[in-house]
Amino acid sequence: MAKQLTSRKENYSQWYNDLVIKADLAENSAVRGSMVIKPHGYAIWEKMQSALDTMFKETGHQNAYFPLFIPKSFFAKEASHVEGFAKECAVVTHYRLKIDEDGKIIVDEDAKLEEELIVRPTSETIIWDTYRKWVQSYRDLPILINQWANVVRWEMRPRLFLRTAEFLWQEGHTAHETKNEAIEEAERMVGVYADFAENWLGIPVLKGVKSPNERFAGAVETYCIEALMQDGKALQAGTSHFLGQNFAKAFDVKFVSRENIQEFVWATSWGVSTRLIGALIMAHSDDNGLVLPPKIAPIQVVIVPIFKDKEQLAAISEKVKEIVKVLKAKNISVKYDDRDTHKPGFKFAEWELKGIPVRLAIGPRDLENGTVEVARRDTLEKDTLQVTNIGEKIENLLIQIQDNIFQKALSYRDEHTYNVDTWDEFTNRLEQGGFVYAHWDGTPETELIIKGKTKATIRVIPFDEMHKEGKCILTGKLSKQRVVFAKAY
RNA sequence: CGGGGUAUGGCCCAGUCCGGUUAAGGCGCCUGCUUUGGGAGCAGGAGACCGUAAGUUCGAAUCUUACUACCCCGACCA
Repeated sequence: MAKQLTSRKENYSQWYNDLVIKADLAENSAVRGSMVIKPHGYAIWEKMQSALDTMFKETGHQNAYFPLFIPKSFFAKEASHVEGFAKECAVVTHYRLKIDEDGKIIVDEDAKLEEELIVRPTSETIIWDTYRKWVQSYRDLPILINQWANVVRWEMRPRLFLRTAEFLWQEGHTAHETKNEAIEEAERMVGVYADFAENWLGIPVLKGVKSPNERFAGAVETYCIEALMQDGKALQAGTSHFLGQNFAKAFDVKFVSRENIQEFVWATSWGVSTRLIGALIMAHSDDNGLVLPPKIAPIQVVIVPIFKDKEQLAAISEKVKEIVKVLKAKNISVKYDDRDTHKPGFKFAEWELKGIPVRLAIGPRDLENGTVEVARRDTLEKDTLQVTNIGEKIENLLIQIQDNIFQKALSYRDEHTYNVDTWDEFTNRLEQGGFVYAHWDGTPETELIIKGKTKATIRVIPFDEMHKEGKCILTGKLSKQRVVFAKAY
């Protein structure tokens, strides 16, 4: 029982840490805040990448790659952008080491860089410096580019996947002729994220805009998707920004319009990161380990043979071969775990911990009866099925599981979403966790006071909220609509 | 950056107060036999310059000093 997890009830964050380590998703490295993503964790990221990449291509985007290093001077060009990122930038000052008299390796002071380099915390500056050269006329627009990359933000309080010094993400950067076109793009991409979160990750999300306090450094408007975790805290799962002409002006990116007038281009940027793996874990998993939605699971079905000797294993393997063939023909990813170094019980526990959606077990009894034992990870239910039409049966089961995982998360969110109108109820609800819809007078000052008193922030000003007036929960001033408050990761 | 704590095989850790020569135990690992429908049992085995450096001492995992790394709380951040 060495691999058992801390229960969620006992200590939620310990449960999360245990799960990440024991499900073999990632581990800490020699450098604080930098993680090693292990094969099982990386395989999940690859599934995310592949689904998102397809969606980006379908919406007209192309991939490209921009450099890791950014000249320090670029950062000075957009004032609020610097301000937002300055405190978490890693800086390269030298380009060489040497061995000193004592035989120690030291930085070679003579190898100082003319201009220091910033390791990108995000790529707006280098990209806009490049776009200036690419854009002459309205005929060069729009530019619709995405890049898959790593970025570095020097975090004081790292947590595996949720907040690490270096993380993997994608960042889209687009340039447009008109303001409306750029706004449409930013809205389209937050829509893509919401679609991906709900239909692939099985995580219901609120879609909307950020309050000014929570806005991206350098953006005019930040759109986001916000998810609720099982401990009642919110997690920002993706953001899309309408950048206005801020970066175009900072980097002098102009084009000649249809009316032969020099104009600044309109911009967007949008991104999701490996943080989504953290969201996936905290949205669905249980005290037995990871629970993966079939559409994002690197392995959808694992088959465990139950045998006493080599002859039995050989007979079972024959049958399994047929089943594997049928499943693969239906594009279902299968793993046959025929290791003879571990007992079935051990394998059951291990694959549960790793979140594989469906487990098939086949033993001598099944061979005789033409059956197979089917266990589903989301409900932990077991059933014995006839092998006939196993392909269709599993295919349907995977669809059911995907749906059930989403519905479960949706019910959880609905049960932890509240409308409140009094300050007492407001603080009380926030204390217990969940999304709290309340009226807000629209000022950053009020939001900051609320944050100071409750540690909660406005997570999102939802698109689909009724624009019904009310009174601010704190100041009693006029409010145009309810906004969503929560404590957040 | 402020306060507190920890550092002993791959992992979890006992031993440190009160110094004494094979550094204990569990997990994991290796070999063999028996097992295999929910984390196997027994037997044997390998694996540690006790975070680094200096000092005290006949003798240091244990005492002293400095350094380094990591963890927790705060500040900062999303």
